[in-house]
Amino acid sequence: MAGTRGQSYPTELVDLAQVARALAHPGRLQLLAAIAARRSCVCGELVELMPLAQSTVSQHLKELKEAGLVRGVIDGPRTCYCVDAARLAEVGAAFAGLFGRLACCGNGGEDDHG
Amino acid sequence: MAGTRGQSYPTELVDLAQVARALAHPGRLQLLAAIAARRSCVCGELVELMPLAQSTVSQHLKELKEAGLVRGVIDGPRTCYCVDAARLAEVGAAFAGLFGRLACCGNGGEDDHG
DNA sequence: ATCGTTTATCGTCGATTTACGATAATACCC
DNA sequence: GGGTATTATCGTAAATCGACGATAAACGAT
Repeated sequence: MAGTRGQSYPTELVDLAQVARALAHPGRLQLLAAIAARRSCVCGELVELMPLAQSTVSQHLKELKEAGLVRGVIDGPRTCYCVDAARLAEVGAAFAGLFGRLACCGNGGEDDHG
Repeated sequence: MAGTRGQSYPTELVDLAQVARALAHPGRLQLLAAIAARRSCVCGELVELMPLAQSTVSQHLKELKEAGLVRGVIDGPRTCYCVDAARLAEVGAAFAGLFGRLACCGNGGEDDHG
């Protein structure tokens, strides 16, 4: 995954890329939005409103969890998912910082591409 | 890619996910940062500072270009890449909006759950 | 027209992702 | 313990990604 030439990437970029990868699927974005919209966030409900099989939804939830964006709390026989607000703010700040740095160096007024 | 159950995703989410996918690789992030850092951004220079083959860098640049994040301007025998500031601001706003919406609904102070 | 330089595309290969159904694990009820 | 409901994991197949070398395409110089 890191190329066969040796040489790795800065940790910051690797971390950011990993979060971006977790967001790089409309299903996961919708899942994330749905979890945020409702305070209660039982897996079954999420399965209902997604066009995916239960196992697939569970897989996506696992990825979101591994990225630290959501937390799964076991509640009886079911699992309640909620967004990790602190983490989300952190990630949001990281993205804002990235875009800020990128935009500040770029051209300012051009918007015409032939 | 859209599941075999029919039912697609909102355009906004698909678009955002696509951009996230373009950012979901440390090499592309580094490429993007390098292009933003210098006003001149000849492909050869980028190849020099990346631990990747020229063809691979070209491929990544193509993906960034297809995501609308950079533009390639042909300058004689070489190609000069620059960030698309307007697009970048737009995408940054979209991400900020996403994180804002996600965080506002989430829990406020909890951060310990075992 | 030919050569050298620079970049994009092609073809390929291994690894990863995405999706599914099937099955296992966990918790509740009787 | 047996039965039901809910969620996670396993196994698998198709598709995509990431990387490379090789080659084509565009341009400038001679």
